[in-house]
Amino acid sequence: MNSCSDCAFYASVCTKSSPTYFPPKATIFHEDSSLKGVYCIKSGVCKILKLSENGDEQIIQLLGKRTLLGIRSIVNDECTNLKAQALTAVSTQFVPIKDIKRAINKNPLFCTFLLQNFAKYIKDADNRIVSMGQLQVGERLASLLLYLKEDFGLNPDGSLKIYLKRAEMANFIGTATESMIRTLKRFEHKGWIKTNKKKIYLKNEEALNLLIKGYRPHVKIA
Amino acid sequence: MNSCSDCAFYASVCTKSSPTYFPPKATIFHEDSSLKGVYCIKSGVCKILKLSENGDEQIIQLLGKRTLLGIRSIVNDECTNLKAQALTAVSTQFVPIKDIKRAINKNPLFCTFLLQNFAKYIKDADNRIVSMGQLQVGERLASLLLYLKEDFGLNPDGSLKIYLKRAEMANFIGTATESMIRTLKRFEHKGWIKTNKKKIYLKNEEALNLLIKGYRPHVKIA
DNA sequence: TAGAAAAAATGACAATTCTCAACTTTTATG
DNA sequence: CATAAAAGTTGAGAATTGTCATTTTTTCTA
Repeated sequence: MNSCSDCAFYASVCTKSSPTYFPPKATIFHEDSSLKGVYCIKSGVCKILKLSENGDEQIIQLLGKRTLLGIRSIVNDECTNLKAQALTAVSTQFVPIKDIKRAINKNPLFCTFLLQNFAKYIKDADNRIVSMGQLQVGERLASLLLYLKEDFGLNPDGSLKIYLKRAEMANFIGTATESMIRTLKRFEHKGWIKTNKKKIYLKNEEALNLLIKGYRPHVKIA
Repeated sequence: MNSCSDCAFYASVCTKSSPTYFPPKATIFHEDSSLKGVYCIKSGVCKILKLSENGDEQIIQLLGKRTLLGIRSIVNDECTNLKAQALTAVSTQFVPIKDIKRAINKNPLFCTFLLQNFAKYIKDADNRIVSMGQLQVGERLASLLLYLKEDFGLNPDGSLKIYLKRAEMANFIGTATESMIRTLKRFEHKGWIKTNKKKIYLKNEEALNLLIKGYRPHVKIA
């Protein structure tokens, strides 16, 4: 959940932890799990999601390396409220609760570090709420594409490094898979992106940004 | 942003702070403000929101007493990313940055307290994202109504204690005011709520809960 | 308490998004 | 490589939600 950078955390906690590996699609933890510790992601990407009654998922976040998975529930002495699942192969260090708690109580640097990461997460989540509440599907998709580039980078050929299924992109922006696909096609017809099999290339980021900034045909320009 | 309960915070920080009062509709801080401290709410309720380009607002949260306003931006040494505005008369204690920072660095109890409150906020925000992504207007409105009762209580006559304009309710659940009103009327026709001027009475919470739980006509029941 | 301003409500229509069913392409596996 | 399974795509029609104009009700203020 929180990027750990090169802080006291690595020195004081992570090195004592034990490596744990998850293959693609593996569940790291379910909703309502009572965790025995947190997982610090060393490499790979996973998705954090919630399943609704009818079985489809809302993806809350995509998390990559130097992230602490499960820290929220540990801090609050609660069960997890979300499911964590590997998108790629994910290697982690497992840090038992007692080590985390000791670090929180004894290591002010770690505490500050955690606070800052929680605060960053909160900012992102707030923006996400705004996006879901105010933007239409196209605008949310544009946001997602730019976010994927920003946070996970590009392959040497210029395509997005992280691969999400169409259904997963739809689950992230909160729409039906078909609507997502049609919107993606619309972007492609406008020349803003290019797709090829599993690859997506951003060809006109400026246009994507303009879309998000809230231009709506019905808004009168003074 | 974070409820302070009766923790070390009150003893060590709040008593040294200075009282500040905001009348209804007053802006406590704008987006992109560089705060000189945080406001601890003693009484009253305010809304946290973001304005979009075309001027309409997305309400992120409603915050009541024992909440620290602005703590996220202070922790991250950033400007605020949201606007805070009084809904009712709001009285606060203003705590300067240096006192907050000292408390974070010197007072492990305060630090833990803040962590727990951030963690709680994150859980709420994550749920909000799910709600915005997966639920329809009616379901989101039902959520809001139950949340208003849960968090802000009822008047002696049984009506919701907190009053939001129709437009504010719409801005909270991320829909047009007219859609919100029509949905509210639908609830009233079904007998789930009763409205009278500014008052709203919940008459059938079970029905509202059932709606949220995801029952959709098109979902086949096995 | 009258009049103005603000908020709430309504109708008609348009735009967006969802659903379902079918079909095509891609990927995985023996 | 052949086949099955999974993922992606498309079309048509329905449902939901948004927009705009107008009217009604409530609140505020002189």
